[in-house]
Amino acid sequence: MAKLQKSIDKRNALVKATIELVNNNGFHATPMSKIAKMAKVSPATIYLYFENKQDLVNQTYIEVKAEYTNYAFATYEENMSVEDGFELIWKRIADFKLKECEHAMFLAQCDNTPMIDEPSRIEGIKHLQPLLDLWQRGKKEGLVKPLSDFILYAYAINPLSFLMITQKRGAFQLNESHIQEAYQAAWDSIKVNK
Amino acid sequence: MAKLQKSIDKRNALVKATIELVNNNGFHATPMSKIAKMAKVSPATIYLYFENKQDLVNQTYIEVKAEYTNYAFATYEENMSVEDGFELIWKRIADFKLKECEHAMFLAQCDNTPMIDEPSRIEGIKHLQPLLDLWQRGKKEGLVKPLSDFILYAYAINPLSFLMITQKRGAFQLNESHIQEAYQAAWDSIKVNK
DNA sequence: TAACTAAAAATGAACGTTCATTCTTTTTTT
DNA sequence: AAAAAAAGAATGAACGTTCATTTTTAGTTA
Repeated sequence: MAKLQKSIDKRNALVKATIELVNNNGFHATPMSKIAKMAKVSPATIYLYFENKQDLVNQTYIEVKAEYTNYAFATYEENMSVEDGFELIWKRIADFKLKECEHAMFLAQCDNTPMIDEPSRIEGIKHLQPLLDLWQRGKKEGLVKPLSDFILYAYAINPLSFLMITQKRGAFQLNESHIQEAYQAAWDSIKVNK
Repeated sequence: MAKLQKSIDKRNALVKATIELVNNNGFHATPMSKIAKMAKVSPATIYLYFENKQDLVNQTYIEVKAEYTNYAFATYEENMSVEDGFELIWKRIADFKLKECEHAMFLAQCDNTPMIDEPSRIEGIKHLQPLLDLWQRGKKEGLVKPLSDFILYAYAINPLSFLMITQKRGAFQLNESHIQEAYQAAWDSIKVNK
């Protein structure tokens, strides 16, 4: 195993603990001491890896966001048809939100509170470009409604966050056929009606 | 002006200050002392109206949620057609989220964090029944897809929260034609394709 | 109406706790 | 043996909450 100056394992453990504790207790009830304890590290050690608590949360956000978009676009290729490309990306995102539920929950919490500072938020948005390009192509081909990317995202992608959260809270159980139904609803909402 | 034992004005000022401060700074950066200051009240006075900070936030959540659903259904009548009823409710909700943006933002934050305890969350859901009944009717009439209420809500209603938040963050400007487009996307996502 | 009074409401200051962060020392690495 | 990394204990500030006191209210008496 390669050795960096500071242990990457320790950093990862800190990020992991942050996600878990913030998910379960919220930012306001997640003291540095608990993060340190869960990561099996002294509180002082956190400050070797991160400037302060805000920096720890910002960096965690950016990393999880990057992981999310990497997963979403991992198997996508630009020469796919708009419909195939969208279905592929959509299902990868659904997959991520269900399998990496903890990480997706963390993102949802960050995206809906003033927990993250503005620069980190902007940094996190950048990585969605392939999806926006795909929609651009879809609009040109007359397959996708000529709407702003925000509206397309709101209807095609964001509903998955709501479903993930209600599922996590135990309100109902998502299964494979729900995923297919949700995909159909997503596509119906943004596709041009012939 | 009628006089209650304890001043209802003071209570309202506290609730209002809570919404404003939690919206701008998050729960974790909203100390009771600031809430008291903004409401022009002593910190000790808060505890005459609320048990503690958690109780203050819970009660605020329930009140805002009730205000939201009251507004949503205020002009709805059960003898309306499914399509008309849905459009009416949808547009009332859109209206609320844009006009009472602060209140809607507060709800979004509560709904996406562990800020609120479970009983208050359940209390908040109750009031949506008229919409669920409408969908039930729509399914019977073959107008609305036979999907779970959670999925219908995720696609028909929840996207408005995303749009509201991005608009509030200044990412883009929502206008009347966006609202119409969004309504169409909402209906397209849940209506049965003939 | 005016004075009085007991209870309720409101307050500013204080309390004990917890927090993020730093300091000093020890351990590990090279 | 020097430098880097990690640790536990310490620190000062900030927090939620309570305490002791003052102010306001509402009812009663004159």
